Amino acid sequence: MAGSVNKVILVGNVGADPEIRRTQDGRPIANLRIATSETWRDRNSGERREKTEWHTVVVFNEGLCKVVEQYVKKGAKLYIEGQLQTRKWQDQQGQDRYSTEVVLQGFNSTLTMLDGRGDGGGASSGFGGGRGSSNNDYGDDYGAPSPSSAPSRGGGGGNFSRDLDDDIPF
Amino acid sequence: MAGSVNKVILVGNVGADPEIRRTQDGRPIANLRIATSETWRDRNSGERREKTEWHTVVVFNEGLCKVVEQYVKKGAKLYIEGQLQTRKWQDQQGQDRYSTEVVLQGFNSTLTMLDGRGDGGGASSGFGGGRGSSNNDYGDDYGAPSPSSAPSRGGGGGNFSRDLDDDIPF
Amino acid sequence: MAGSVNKVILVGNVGADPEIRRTQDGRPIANLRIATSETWRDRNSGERREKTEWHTVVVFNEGLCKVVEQYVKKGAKLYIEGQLQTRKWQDQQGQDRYSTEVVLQGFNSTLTMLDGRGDGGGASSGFGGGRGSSNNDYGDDYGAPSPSSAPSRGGGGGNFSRDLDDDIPF
Amino acid sequence: MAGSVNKVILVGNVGADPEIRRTQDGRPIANLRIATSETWRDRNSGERREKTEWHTVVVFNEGLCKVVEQYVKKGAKLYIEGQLQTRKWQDQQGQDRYSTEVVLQGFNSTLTMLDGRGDGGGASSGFGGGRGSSNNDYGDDYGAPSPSSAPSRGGGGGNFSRDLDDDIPF
DNA sequence: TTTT
DNA sequence: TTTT
Repeated sequence: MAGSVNKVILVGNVGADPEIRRTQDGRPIANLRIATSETWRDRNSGERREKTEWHTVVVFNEGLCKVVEQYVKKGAKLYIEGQLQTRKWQDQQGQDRYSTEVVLQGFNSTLTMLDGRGDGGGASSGFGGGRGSSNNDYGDDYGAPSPSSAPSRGGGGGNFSRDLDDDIPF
Repeated sequence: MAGSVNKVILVGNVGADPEIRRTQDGRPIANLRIATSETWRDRNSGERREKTEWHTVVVFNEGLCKVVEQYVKKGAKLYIEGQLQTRKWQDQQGQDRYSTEVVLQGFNSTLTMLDGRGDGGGASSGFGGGRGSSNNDYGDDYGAPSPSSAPSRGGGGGNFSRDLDDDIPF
Repeated sequence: MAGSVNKVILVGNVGADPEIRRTQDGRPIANLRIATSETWRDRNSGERREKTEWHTVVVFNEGLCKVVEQYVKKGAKLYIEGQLQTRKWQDQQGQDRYSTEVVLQGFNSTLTMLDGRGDGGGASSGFGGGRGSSNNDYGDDYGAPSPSSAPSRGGGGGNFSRDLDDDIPF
Repeated sequence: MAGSVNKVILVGNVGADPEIRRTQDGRPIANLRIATSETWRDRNSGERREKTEWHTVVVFNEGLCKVVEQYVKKGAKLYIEGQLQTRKWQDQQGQDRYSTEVVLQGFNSTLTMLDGRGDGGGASSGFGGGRGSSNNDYGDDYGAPSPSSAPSRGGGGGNFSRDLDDDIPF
């Protein structure tokens, strides 16, 4: 379809240490549960109320998986940018079931750590100090950034020397 | 939880004419199915491939429901901004099931028509010509902000008393 | 124009304590400077580089101004959702100048504190514990949230009992 | 800075045919002017008002530049995702001036055509028929990911060949 | 079930 | 002028 957009932005806290699985061919897949919540004041009772929403986040992007593996722990606050994806599966009775997940895969996904937690052990040094990560963090160049008055910010994402495998699963 | 964000942005096409239900107390709820898709070229075969994702969108916002009711038809292209929400329900076997929907409710939701289609009957004239709608557009009047239980949300842009010259700057 | 969207999303740190001004008719306007930055590794030298971008944020939304006034301090990390706006003005030579700002005004703006800082003095207790604020945080009701299978999610925007004054001053 | 986000999302119409320049080393840079507008009803007079905002968009991303060059014409409706960037320059009097632009550069930028306009001449056939473009669409081949300085970024959606079972029934 |  |  021409011109469509499918984007999810979450800022929330990770409910448990992430699970990292691997595909047969060795690529990592990270699973996260992220909570967002809203609070409001009940008009009648005047009391404060809160509603928490849990999101399943699946990270196929290999670079972001590494970040998750190394830095993301239970309780970490994350900024996530991904896509909605509904997956069909069969339960034990053979009935069709559907699960909707926030998928981080490909160029337009981001995962950024918003607090210091989960960075324990100085591990984050690999990412330049405290920074959990961001998609734009794995390897670029800016050999000769725009020489003009134009903002260089460079190749933005530039030249990935690794193999991109941010492919869609099922 | 402090500081969370739950946001979904979709640009896609409506798969069928929307359904409008009403709660016991008369508030409308609109249901939409929206398709987004991605295309890419297969690395091996070189052939073009496409994957379509279907999203269930539920509109609780009363103003946006009116817009949906009047202007949104099968095939319309929409910009949607809402929140992810997973709802639990029981199937006929009494088993727990979950459905994840994009919910438009409250101040931070938007629905904007991106094409002229679905505006049949000149209905859109009520929206200032060609414009299907926008959240900040159904707002009727801010002299007497909603005293009822209905989300006023209004405000949107409010009442500009100053002089504006929005000419093309530099 | 039919169907347009103008949205800015920032997560960054406040560079200095906010300034709060007031219009003649007493409405508050808050000014913030927010820094975002990107880091990358230079392809040639292999060294880490960083680029910081400074954003001027102007808060017209009265509720959000209160939040800024009470909780936002230099160094605070914020999530901001607003709109781009370019303002024309004359310098001392009478020449036209333009300034582009991120404006928080009206229903579709958000400001959320992402860290505990700036919440000093237990001030944040008014916001339900640790939470700096969010737009959806000032007072709604949902007396009898949707009784059906439909997600109530309530809160969202609901019924503002206060007077909305999210208008554009300057 | 750890964990920052700088994102602009625009849906609007192109005010004039884009200008394409080239850097000394031959890389293209496209400049676009995009209009967004809001309409509202004046609280006092009850009359409809409209405010148009003009945005300067600079496309450094090479793939997106090609799309702009080939498909984007005056009047086209676009979805744009980029970053805010303020550039300093000197006017003829040697005074510092600043211009804020929406920059499309790097992995997290997107440009999608939302209408058929600008696709004249069947040019769009190269993009799979009618589709103006999308960031994840100009990338053609991922068997031989870009060896050059050009952002491969590609990947986006990439090549689905593997079998995955990501069953996360939650 | 949309759209191209 | 922030932050890491």
